[in-house]
Amino acid sequence: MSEIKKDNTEEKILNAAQAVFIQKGMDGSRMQEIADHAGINKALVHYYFRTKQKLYEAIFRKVFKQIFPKIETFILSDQPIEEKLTIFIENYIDVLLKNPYLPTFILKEINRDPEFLASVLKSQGIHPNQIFEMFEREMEDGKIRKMDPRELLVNLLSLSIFPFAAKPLMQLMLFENDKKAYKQFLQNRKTTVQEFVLNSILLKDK
Amino acid sequence: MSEIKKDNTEEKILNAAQAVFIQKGMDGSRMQEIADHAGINKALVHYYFRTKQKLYEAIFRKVFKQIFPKIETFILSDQPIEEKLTIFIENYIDVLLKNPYLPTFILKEINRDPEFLASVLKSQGIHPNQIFEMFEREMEDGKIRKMDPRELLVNLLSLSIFPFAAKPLMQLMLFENDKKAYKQFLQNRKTTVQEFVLNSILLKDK
DNA sequence: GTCTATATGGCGATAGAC
DNA sequence: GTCTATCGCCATATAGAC
Repeated sequence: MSEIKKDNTEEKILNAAQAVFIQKGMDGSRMQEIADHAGINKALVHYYFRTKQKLYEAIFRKVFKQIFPKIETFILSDQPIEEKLTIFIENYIDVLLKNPYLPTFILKEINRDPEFLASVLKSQGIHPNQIFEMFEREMEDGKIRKMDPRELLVNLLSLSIFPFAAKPLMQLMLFENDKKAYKQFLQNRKTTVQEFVLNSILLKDK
Repeated sequence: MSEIKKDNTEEKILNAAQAVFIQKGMDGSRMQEIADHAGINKALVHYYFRTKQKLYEAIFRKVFKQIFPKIETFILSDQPIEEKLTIFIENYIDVLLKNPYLPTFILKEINRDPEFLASVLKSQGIHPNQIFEMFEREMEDGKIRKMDPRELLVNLLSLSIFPFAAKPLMQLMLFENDKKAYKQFLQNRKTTVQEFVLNSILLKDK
C-alpha cells in the first residue's frame, strides 16, 4: 500500500470508537473522546469516516457480528438436545462475560433505529428458522415438551442476556454492590440456567 | 390556591416529559420537544423545573413507582406458590403491556446513573429479602426445587421483561414485523412463562 | 495523512417585558 | 405565570497549512 499508516490509524479509530460507543451509546459519545482514546486528532476521525453517524454504523456492524457467531455450529451438530442447549448457554454467557457492555449497547440500538438494525440482520443472513426446525424435531421425537419454539428461543435469550443488561441494578439489590460476587453469580448461571431450562422442557424416558 | 393555572401547567409538563423521556431517554430528549408536546413555551419548563436534570429525575421517580407496586401484595398473600407466581407473572406482564416503553427506559437508566437509581430504590423501600425468604420457605416445605432464590427472582424478571426490551428485534426476526402477532405473543407469555417456570421448579407430590 | 483553527448550528438556561 | 429574545457553551463538521 502507498499510505503506510492508513490501516493502522483506521484500526485505532475503530477500536477507540467501539470502546466509547459501547459504553456511552450513540447520543452519549463525543467525537473528541473517541479521538483522545485513539491518541489522534478529532479532525482525523472525520477524515476517515466523515460523520459520526457513519462511524457509529460501522461500529455497530462490527460489534453485531461478535454476538451471532456460534449459533450455526450449535444447531448443525448432531449431539443430543441437552448437549446442544448446554453448549449454547455456555457459549452465550461466556461471550457476554468477556463483553459485558454488549447487551446494553445492542438493546439501545434495537430501540434507536430498527430500520438500520433490520438491514444489518439481513446482511448477516440470520435465519432463526433453522433453530425452530431443530426444536420441532426434538419435540416430535419426544425429547422435549411440546411448545412454541419461538417461546423456547426467547426464554433462552432472556435468561442469558437480561442479567447482563440489568447488571448495576441486580448487583446493587441482590449483592449489596459486590462486583466480584455478581460476576461469580453470572459465571454460575452457565450451569443454573441450563438446569432451569432442562428441568422445564426435558421429558424423562418412561 | 392563588395561582390557578399552576397545577394544570405543571401536570402538562410532567405528562409531556414522561412521554418524551420514556421514548428517547435523557440524552436523546430536547427541552424544546417537551415544551411543544405540552403546548407551552420552553422557558416555562425551566421556570417549573429549573434544569433538564431535575425534570428527568422527577419523571424517573414517577415512572419507577409504576413498575414496583404490587410486589408486596404478592408476597404477603398466603396462597400456594403456584398461585403466587402466576399472579406475579400476570401482573408484571400486564403492566408492561400497558407501558411497553418502560423496560427500555428503566434499562437505560440502570446503566446511566446507578447512584441516582440506588437513591430511588432506597426511598421506595424495596427489599427483595422478603421475596427470598418466601422462596426459601417454599423450598424447605418441599414445594419447589432447591435453588438460590436470587436465581429464581432473576429468572422471573428476565422472562417477563426481556421480550419487551428487545421488542423491535424479536418482532422482526420471529414475526416478520407483524405488530399484532407480536403483541399476541406477549399476551400469551402470561401463561407460557408461568408453565415454563412451574415445570422447572415445582416438585410433584409423590 | 495529520494537524490547528474556525465555521456552523443546536441546545440548555436566563433576562426581562407583560 | 407566561412569553420573546438572547446568551453562552459545546459538539459536529470543515478549511487550510504542513
